Amino acid sequence: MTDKLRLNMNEYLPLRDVVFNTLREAILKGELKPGERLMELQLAAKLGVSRTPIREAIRMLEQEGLAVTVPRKGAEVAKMTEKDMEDVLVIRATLDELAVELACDAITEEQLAQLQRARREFENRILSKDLKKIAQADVDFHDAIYQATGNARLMAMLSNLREQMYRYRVEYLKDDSKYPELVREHQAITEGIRARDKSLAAGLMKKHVLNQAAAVKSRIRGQESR
Amino acid sequence: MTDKLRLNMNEYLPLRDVVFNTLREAILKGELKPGERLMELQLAAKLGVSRTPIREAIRMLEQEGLAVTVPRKGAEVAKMTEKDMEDVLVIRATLDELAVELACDAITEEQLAQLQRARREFENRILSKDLKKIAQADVDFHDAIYQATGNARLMAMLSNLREQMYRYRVEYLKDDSKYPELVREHQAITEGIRARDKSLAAGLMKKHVLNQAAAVKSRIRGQESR
DNA sequence: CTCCTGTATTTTGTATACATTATACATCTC
DNA sequence: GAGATGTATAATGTATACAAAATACAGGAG
Repeated sequence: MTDKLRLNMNEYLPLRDVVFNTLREAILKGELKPGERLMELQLAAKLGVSRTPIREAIRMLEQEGLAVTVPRKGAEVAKMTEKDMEDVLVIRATLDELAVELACDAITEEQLAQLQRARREFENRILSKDLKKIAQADVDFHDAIYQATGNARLMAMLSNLREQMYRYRVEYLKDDSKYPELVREHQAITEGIRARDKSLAAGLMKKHVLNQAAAVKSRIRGQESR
Repeated sequence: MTDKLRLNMNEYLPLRDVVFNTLREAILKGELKPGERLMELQLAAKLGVSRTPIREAIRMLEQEGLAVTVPRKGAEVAKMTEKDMEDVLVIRATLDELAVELACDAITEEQLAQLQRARREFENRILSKDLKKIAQADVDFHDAIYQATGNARLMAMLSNLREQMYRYRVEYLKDDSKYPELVREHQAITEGIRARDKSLAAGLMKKHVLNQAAAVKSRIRGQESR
């Protein structure tokens, strides 16, 4: 019998996970807007499943910080105040800094190559004017760094923090006057990691994250006044 | 009509939350051991509820990192490897450091008084030899600092990180030869915050957290070899 | 018109039923 | 006896049913 005949169990996902991913995507893409109610029956009907997996998905979104539920009233897409975003940004800046430091110590040649690829890809995508693609390339760049830390928990936490900002961040990327600066920052950070200069690279990353603060927060103000 | 006649809605909690808290406590206290299976029917019978709230509670525990589920096999209490703990400790050290820095900037006189109270309470509890109480006093001390940051997200994240270590940390506190050092560290940190000396206080806190590393990790080794 | 109240409707909370998959174990074959 | 196979049992996955609360709104009192 041939050895390489294995059932790909990755294909099976419980409905709750499918629902979770679907709702998560919808929230991040902005299809489900902050404050919008997540009604079980309606979602169940729309997605063609029963309420059970919907409810479980909502519990998961809740713990991820993407939904908020009030007992007996139901869940809604989490809103972020400017203060929330500020709090998240401070944490993210600190953890991103940590990630860079760890990456300086632990990055392998292969991972460094991956990081360079991601950086170049970002530079290319910028020309495309396709926001989603640009955002994804940016995500990939940062992920390459997270990956290099070798710290799975840190990766998970940073992904989650990024997720919470994503909705507002995409808007921020609409302003293409920032692109040259972003590219420069990515280059500097990459170079710092390559040289394994912790304090330089970490400082650059912190600045890179905090640079977004003003722009992203102003996005929130826009939402609040709606 | 009298103004102060309001129904205390805090009394109502959906069963899922009651179940969640119950299981969470049981895991942290060590009544449910790492690797132990969380079977829905069994838990439902034991707690006298149906499977639905149990399932939702499990989804929440999962996102908190206290449980792991394999599709179609079920959930079990999350195990921690030594590497996991190391990863968590690095993150916690960094965020605790951040918390102290923020606290130095933002702490009020009242909060400072609370911190001092918590510190003294810890010193008293140590004499009691009651591990749970000592651990709680330690939690309160750190919470006083988190509170002073004014950053709700950071508070939540640090609580979660602490939660994940708690099971092993309690064991660590059994070794009372460490108490004098703990007391000294708490005093130094408190004093640093009072003087609003960021770099001093933050450095002390980082050291305070990392000091536990070796002891807590050895606890894990003990568990793994079981 | 305004406020209150009662009722219908919607929505969540919880339990249960049914379907499917995993597991344990006895049985059979060689 | 070792390994394969079938079957019973138990667990999870999903849907549905029923209860209880929140909400919207119509109708009536003042």
